[in-house]
Amino acid sequence: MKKLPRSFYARPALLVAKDLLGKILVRKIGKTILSGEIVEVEAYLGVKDPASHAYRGRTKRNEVMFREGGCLYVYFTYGMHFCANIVTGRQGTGEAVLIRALEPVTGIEVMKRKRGFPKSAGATPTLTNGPGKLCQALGIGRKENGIDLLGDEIYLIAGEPIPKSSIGTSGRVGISQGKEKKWRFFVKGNKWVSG
DNA sequence: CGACCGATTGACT
DNA sequence: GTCAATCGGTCGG
Repeated sequence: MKKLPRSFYARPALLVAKDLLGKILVRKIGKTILSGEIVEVEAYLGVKDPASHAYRGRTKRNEVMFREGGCLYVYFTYGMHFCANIVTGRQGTGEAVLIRALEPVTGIEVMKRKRGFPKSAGATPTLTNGPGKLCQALGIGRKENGIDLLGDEIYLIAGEPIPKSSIGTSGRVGISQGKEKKWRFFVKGNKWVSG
């Protein structure tokens, strides 16, 4: 399977967000390959969006968001969780798409171990149905901030296309400003989507 | 420098 | 349903 090209990411965040549904996120750790289908995302429109980390301009923390589309922005929040974003658009726009949920495809046993689940546990949605959970399951943390998605550590490949009629829309989760914007997108009926 | 709070989660009433 | 955990960024003094 071929990696998605730079041109896929170098578009407005709202377009990229919808197109990310159904794509496969691949995470390589040595010889171990973990992967999952993206089933839920949220768009953050950079300096124009009060809910975005980029709203107050470029800082040391959000520097990655202002790069060219196609890299990974990982941030630490609530003193214990990481969240992974895919940077989109052209350099300097500060746009990104938050990955909120994955349906595991390969490496489920390793994901369970990283999440601290017993080996006997089934493939329960709580494994990856939230932005902090999927980062823990895929071993994404500070070191992964700024990784280029055209490299070999973390990248995306095409999956089953999601028909437009199966894409649901809603307000974004967990924010206080910009609630009214319907910039969360998810695969309707998929059990791995967060509650 | 100190207070406040967050793109969350999991444990508990 | 409620709430604590836990820490770095941001803002006011």
